[in-house]
Amino acid sequence: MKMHIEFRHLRTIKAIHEHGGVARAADILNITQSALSHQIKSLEDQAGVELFVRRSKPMRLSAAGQRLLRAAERILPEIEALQNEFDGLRGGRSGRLHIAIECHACFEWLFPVLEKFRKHWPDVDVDIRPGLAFDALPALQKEEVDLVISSDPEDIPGVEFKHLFDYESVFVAAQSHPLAQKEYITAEDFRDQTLITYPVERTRLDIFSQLLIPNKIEPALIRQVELTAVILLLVASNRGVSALPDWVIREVKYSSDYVTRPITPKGIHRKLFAAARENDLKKEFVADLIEWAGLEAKSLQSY
Amino acid sequence: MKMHIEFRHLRTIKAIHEHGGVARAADILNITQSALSHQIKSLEDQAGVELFVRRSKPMRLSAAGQRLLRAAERILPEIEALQNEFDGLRGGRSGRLHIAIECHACFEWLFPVLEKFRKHWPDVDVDIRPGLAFDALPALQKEEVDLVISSDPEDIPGVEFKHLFDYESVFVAAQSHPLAQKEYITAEDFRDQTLITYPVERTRLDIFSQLLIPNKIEPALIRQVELTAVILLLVASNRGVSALPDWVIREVKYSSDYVTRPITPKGIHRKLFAAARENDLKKEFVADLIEWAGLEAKSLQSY
DNA sequence: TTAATTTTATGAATTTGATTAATGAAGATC
DNA sequence: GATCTTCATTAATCAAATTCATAAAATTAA
Repeated sequence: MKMHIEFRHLRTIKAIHEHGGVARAADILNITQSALSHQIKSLEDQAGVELFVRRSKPMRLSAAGQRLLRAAERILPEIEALQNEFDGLRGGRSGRLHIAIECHACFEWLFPVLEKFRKHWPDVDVDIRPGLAFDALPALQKEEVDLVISSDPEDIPGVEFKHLFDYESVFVAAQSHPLAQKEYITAEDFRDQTLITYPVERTRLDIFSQLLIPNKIEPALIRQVELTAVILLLVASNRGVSALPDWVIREVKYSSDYVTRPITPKGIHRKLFAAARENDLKKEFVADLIEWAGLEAKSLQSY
Repeated sequence: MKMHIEFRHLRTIKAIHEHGGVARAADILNITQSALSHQIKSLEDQAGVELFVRRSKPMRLSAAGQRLLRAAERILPEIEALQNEFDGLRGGRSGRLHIAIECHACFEWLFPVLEKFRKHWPDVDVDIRPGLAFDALPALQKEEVDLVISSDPEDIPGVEFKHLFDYESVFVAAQSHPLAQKEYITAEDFRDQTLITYPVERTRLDIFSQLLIPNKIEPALIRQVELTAVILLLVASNRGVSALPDWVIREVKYSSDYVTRPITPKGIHRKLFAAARENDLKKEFVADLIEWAGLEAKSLQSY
């Protein structure tokens, strides 16, 4: 014979204990005294143990009953929290917003945005999942993530791409670097250079996807570095050159240590999008994040 | 509209996730696929949120569903543990054994017994509650406590007193103490002495209840000390005399630092009992503890 | 592509089991 | 001892979870 506990039982035990007696508990729970009596009896039958001491009249918890009470006091708050969370979810106050970013440099403007977001939407579970390991868009469809930052919009049913902002991929080198003399940089210029990039697949880097791969040029050496600040450090000390989005460049643009040049005469101009499920786009907090992302990036670019 | 979650729902969510799909989950849970479908629908209606993504066929958890799953994985083990504990309780393998001791010196033989007990009955929740603050026997009736160690059996319905062992309350003093010359000690002898006792009510000390109170004698000074070892230390350095049960003085009995003497020509002889509810006496672990308590004390006395 | 198979949804019938109402018994309280 | 509480019990009622039968949608195989 197996014991079949339900939340109702836990609530009953708790109420009887707190209000001292079945009758009062019944009042509180908006239920008949008889119902509680039945409930207890069935529980005791199943457990094979007396849950209450009936020697004196307002009946008290037995040892076994006290054990049950302790369990109730651990478990009940859990579902209560759960229910609150779902209430918030329905009210659009809480939710999940796991973001996959395909572009590594996006951390730069995303972090400040998330700071602001967390303050305004404390009940939303935000997280960044560096989209290195998996294909972000299928994950978006499967609801494994909720927002994808990407430069390459695709036509996927149920998924919408919102334009965030335009940017330019810019060449950076030290002031003293030979290429600093040129008005603009071409694919050929990279052939004998050390190129410093983020440690991600080539196809995710504009300099490769937009220039070097189409022109079938291979740099002399590629050095992969995680942090933007470190990339800039290496560039300044002439250990290589790099190509970075303009919102990253802002801090070095007017520094005499660096020169920045367009790549190709026209420059590499690209757009950044936020992809989300159509359903989620109705949610206020998702709209907020997208709006703030656009603003933050533009403000970084406007130096 | 309020959400009404039950354990059943949590189990369903967990099963669907683990076995990938409603159909398999239904098999596992020994329930119809239809039942699960209805269950989910009702949950989703109440929550006002889709718990699953139905774009592809073996359906997967949505963001909200994953939140529910996490809750399930925290809550379900709790009741499972609870049910196991109640199984053990019915099987007599687990239970609670909170012991109230009225006699302070009983720690001496109780600790080693509890050590042994914990090894044999790992699932029983044993505890000692120093019975200083409350009346132990009413607490026993109310199931606030499960075993009472006492020298004074009373006739209480539903409570049985099991004889543990006999002991003698013995006078202890330093070898050099004047009273060491006497064959036996009388009430009068305490009139000008410093008496060292445990820090409990007088009525709980044999020397008072059996000798000093009946003879209306007050010692010159009473000094209260918690630890038996400290009492003996003070006695040895002639800072006072004491009266202790024989199982405590075993270690000093043959030491040349101390003398031990009977109190009154016949000595103060008492019995110790374990009081428990009649119901609990049927339990094997309770019987074991009582048996071992008797053996341990007798072995301490047999030096 | 069609056909076959698997997977989920739905509506109505059924069964389960929780709740109630009415009443009785056993303490507690005055 | 009379009265007031508190809890247990029975049978009747009511709600809700499950089942059965079947349809719809998607996946896989042919």
